[in-house]
Amino acid sequence: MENLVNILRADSKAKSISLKKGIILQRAGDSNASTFYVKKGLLRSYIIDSKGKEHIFMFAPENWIIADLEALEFNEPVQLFIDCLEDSEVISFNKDCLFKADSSKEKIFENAQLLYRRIGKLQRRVLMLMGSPAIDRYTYFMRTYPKLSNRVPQRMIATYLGITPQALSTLRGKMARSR
Amino acid sequence: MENLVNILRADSKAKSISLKKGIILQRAGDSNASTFYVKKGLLRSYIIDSKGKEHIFMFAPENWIIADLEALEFNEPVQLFIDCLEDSEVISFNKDCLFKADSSKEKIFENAQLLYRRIGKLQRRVLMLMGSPAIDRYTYFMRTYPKLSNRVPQRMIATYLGITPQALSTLRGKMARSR
DNA sequence: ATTGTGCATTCACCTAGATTAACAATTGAA
DNA sequence: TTCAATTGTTAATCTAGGTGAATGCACAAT
Repeated sequence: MENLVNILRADSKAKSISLKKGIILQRAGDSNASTFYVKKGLLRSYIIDSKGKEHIFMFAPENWIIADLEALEFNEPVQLFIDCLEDSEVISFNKDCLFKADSSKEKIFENAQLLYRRIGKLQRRVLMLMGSPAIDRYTYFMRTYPKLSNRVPQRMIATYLGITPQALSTLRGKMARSR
Repeated sequence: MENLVNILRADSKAKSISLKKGIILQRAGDSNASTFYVKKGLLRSYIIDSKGKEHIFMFAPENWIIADLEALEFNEPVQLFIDCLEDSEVISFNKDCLFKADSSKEKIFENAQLLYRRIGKLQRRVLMLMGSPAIDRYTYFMRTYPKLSNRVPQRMIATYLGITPQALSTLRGKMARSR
């Protein structure tokens, strides 16, 4: 992953920024969708649906890339909000810099690997949302992202899982009682 | 997309196969996960959950690539079934051939583009599953894949959307009546 | 200390969609 | 042509999770 940082540093268009917790980097409807690489801290992306409810699409801790890929790729209006859950340091850059003409083949391959991994994770996400009850999604999340669960309030874990904070609370209650 | 076909043809490991409707190319639990490029016909990938219910992850008509990316990428056991919904002609290949050392930069970039697009589509899928009621997911599906809806039985559209065939049927009934 | 604000928990409802089952309509193989 | 199997429809329940509201807690700001 180090080499990605180097790529980003070498990119003249990439600029590092320090951000306070709570700062909103991108709002639904913005015309200029950006991509962010998180050096330190924690970002998240989310939508607000037609009923005003928040749904977290992903968390981005250190070394993750976060963006509204759909908006970038299909030139659609931005629909994802992106904000800071902790004081963070991020690099804002153009998505194409992962595959710059002057980067070596090895680096390109490594970056392609990153895309594959993300697709793999998204695949799992879709399958979980379709096929598993809330409790399974929760235990999977806790197993897969144990560090995240300490840094993120429960209500956000809930909206990441696709349920309400109340539902997660009662779920946790049941789990605790039955053990 | 033509160039992808050429890449596949040039790859010595890639082999073209003709398949009858109903053939199952890959089952959950198989050790050797493959990637398939669809030249003609229609494939799908799906899971069978703990209660024996089918959930379709994606359809792959002409020119699409279909695979259990999670299994390939993280060396996990295959969890996706892949089968033929129509008589098909497919090329089975190794995923790495999208980024072969001897392919030109332009081709690599184009292939990277394919990955971005897929991530964009998956993003939308997740957001729909989390944030939209079944009826919105259905109308979005019909708008986005109008040709597919003629080639695929309704019960499969339902399990792609994450609802039961009955639910989709009543949904369609309501929509027809209210118009 | 005191007020406020955000977070988690609990409870009493309500609703979208699942489940089960019965019944066409369509397809397809013998 | 006929019989069986696969699809789609409708309707009667059931349930996981949503909604809304009340309570208690932690902590930050004054």
